[in-house]
Amino acid sequence: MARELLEALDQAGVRLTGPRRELAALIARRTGHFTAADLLADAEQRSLGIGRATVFRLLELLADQNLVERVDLPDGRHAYVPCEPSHHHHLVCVSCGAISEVDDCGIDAVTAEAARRSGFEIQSHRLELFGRCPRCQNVEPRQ
Amino acid sequence: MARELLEALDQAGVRLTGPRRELAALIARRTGHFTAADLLADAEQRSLGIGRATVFRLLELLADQNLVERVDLPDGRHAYVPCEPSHHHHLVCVSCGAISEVDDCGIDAVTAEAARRSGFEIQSHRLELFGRCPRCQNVEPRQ
DNA sequence: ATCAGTATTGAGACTAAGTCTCAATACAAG
DNA sequence: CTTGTATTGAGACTTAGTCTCAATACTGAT
Ligand SMILES: [Zn+2]
Ligand SMILES: [Zn+2]
Ligand SMILES: [Zn+2]
Ligand SMILES: [Zn+2]
Repeated sequence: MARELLEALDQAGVRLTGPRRELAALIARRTGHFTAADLLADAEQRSLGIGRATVFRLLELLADQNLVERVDLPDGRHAYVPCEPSHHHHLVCVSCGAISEVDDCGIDAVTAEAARRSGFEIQSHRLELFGRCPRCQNVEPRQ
Repeated sequence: MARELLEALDQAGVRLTGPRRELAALIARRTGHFTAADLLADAEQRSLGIGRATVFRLLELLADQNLVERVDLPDGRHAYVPCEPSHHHHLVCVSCGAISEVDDCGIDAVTAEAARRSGFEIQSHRLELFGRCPRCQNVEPRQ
């Protein structure tokens, strides 16, 4: 999966540098969502000597490329999720952070209807669903 | 509108203090979304002597009461929107910040379907639509 | 109106998040 | 290899947001 990130970056015409390869590997071995601070901590724990700015810069690059998506957690934190470029919605487990992609089933109709009623010209939207994944439901059923 | 905020706070059993009345009035005269920093700037501009912590504390109170809703802007900033307690989705104009409420037309069906397919137990969701309001479209048609 | 008890307040220290600058480095193409 | 340029890390800096605590101001009871 790190491979895919790097290939996509290559396509985009950016240099495949050491820090970028290392960060791509760290992202690949993450499960679920992660924050910039998480990634930075990963890098520091391995003494990779990667600067804070580099982490933020790479995340911005990946987000521009739709290789990760920004997710705003219910508590207000900014997180990232590795993402198929064609999908834009996620189900986020609030217990373990697991992610499930959501198909566009019906969303576009909703936005179109909202545009019609309001007169707005809709440029983008953000849909995030929060809950508990099947595994976490089993661990602690009900609440 | 400030009146409504204060009444609702009263109902919730919190004290109706001077700073809270003043902030409610400032919120009432805002149009569209605003950030904590915006509100703080309003207060400072009028030399009300209201501390930063008080602003954040009131916004948290209002959000708990569903009197304002947190909105995460596309650029990552956290903003607030005065809000009918029963509605949870907003159309946000990226030019002027104007807000339009979105009915639940079809959203609930989408989330139910996503829950069924994924096995997640959905607790909450967040839908934000971004675009340009009719007025801003007229000012600068096309982009 | 007064009072007492407690929620709330502002100041300011503090932490975390994110940006910016700049000289040094490392990539990639020739 | 060499060369030109994108990228880098350090660290200063800016916001955003939280926390503590002594002082203050509500509120409900008297
Ligand atoms: Zn989408
Ligand atoms: Zn889970
Ligand atoms: Zn809703
Ligand atoms: Zn507008």
